[in-house]
Amino acid sequence: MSISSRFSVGVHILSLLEIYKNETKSSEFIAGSVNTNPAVIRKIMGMLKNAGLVNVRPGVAGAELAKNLDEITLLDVYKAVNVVQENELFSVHDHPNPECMVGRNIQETITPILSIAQSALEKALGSVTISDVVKDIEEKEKINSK
Amino acid sequence: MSISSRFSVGVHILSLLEIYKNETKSSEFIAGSVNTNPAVIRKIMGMLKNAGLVNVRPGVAGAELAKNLDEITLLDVYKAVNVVQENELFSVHDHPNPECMVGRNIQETITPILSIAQSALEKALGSVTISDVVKDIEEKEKINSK
DNA sequence: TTACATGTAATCATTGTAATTACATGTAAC
DNA sequence: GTTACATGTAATTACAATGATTACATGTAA
Repeated sequence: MSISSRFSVGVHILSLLEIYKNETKSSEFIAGSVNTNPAVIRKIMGMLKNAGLVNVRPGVAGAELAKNLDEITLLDVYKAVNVVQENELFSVHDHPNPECMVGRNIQETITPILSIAQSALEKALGSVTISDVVKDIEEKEKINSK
Repeated sequence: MSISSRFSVGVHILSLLEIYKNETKSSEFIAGSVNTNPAVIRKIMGMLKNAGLVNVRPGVAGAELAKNLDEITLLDVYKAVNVVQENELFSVHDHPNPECMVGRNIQETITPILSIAQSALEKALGSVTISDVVKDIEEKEKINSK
């Protein structure tokens, strides 16, 4: 199992909107960079739009960030593209046997523990912004072009 | 997407081995508590055995914990049942366009960030032991039986 | 009205999960 | 050694999510 690449694609898109901010960025252009189908990009862009992270208009080529770079965290993207539901990163077996001491208590015991672990993950994502990502891309670009 | 319930089932099994330590615990008995098929239990038990967490013998009903309760963390179980591969909780789109500045740097930029997030999750799991889980089950049992 | 963009639904191949069945193998008691 | 019963494990199935693709309705500006 693995968290959908919609998330990493979402981060890619937002970074690209910033780095190519002076150019027209159609879904086809973005798809070329991500290396996927334009319809996939449009679907993800729709999610980012619903979350208030980007501005796109039907019929008009081009998209822009709807917020400042440093006001968008990876957690915002993660939530926007809907890769993991609230408190459902871990699936717990349902209908354990209520006639067994373990069966009738395991869910109630384990759920808060898993929830804490999921929060730790999300907190880590919340501490990184698209601004950080863009800066890192620019640094790597410098280093690699030498 | 969701992390396989093999993990929560694994925790269930280990807790059950402790709580019913004085009784014979066949895969069928355990399956009755978890509410699944005995073959599923045997498969997961095999993984727990490979990880050195339980002792089981072919042909002999019954299984036991192979370590002390407080020496088994949920992270051990999580790794044992193989629900998430090393550094692969997040999937990253592959083959982004190397002719694009974002495309040629995004993977190298994003991978360590995702790795840190995954580590935060795993660290949280590493701080809880089966002993903690068993104690919590016993407490909940007391409260609910009043 | 034309050219071209986004929005979105439907389809498809692929993959992972969990349940189930079946059977080979192992063990202990008799 | 044979019987009874357990674990080990492979094969099959139904189901759900992903990502790619196609198709087309809708929106916009020249």
